[in-house]
Amino acid sequence: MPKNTSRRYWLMKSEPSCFSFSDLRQSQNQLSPWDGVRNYQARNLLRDEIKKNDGVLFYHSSIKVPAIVGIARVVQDGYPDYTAWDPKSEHFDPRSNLENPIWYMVDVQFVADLEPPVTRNDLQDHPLLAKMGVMKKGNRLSVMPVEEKEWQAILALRNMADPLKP
DNA sequence: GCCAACGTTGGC
DNA sequence: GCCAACGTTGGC
Repeated sequence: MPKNTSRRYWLMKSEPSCFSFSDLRQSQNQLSPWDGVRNYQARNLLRDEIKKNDGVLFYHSSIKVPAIVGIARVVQDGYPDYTAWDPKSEHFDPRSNLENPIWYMVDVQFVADLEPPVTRNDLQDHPLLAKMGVMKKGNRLSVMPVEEKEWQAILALRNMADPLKP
């Protein structure tokens, strides 16, 4: 079986009170910009590294049982985060403009629920997944790379075939 | 609510 | 360019 060498995998972190995986599922076309990231390291990934068709693990943070709750797909390469230009937006940044957008975002689309969600405890109990970036203490990146073997291990935990494979 | 860890800011 | 102060994140 040919191996896909171009697709990469990411974990995106969100507080469900702000934007949840079910919000994404209920969006028009189950698709939404992933906006409001205001961290330079994450910005660099969104602008330069994260590409259409990449796989996304959607993680809920700052809740009683933090967990990876579903799979999504990147459907649009990085482009300027225009919420930075809206004075009414929570993520308004007056330094950003068309010529120098500073902040970037990608569009993501719902693919599948992880049922049940893969909790932090599940990850901690798994020899491979316990080493994921999201498990590192003090980690505060809202988007971070995921290894293909980690992606596959997550799917295997829920007996899922890779939903991004044709 | 606590607190450790981190990123950002700003004085120098 | 250093670094202390500060604000935020996020697990617990």
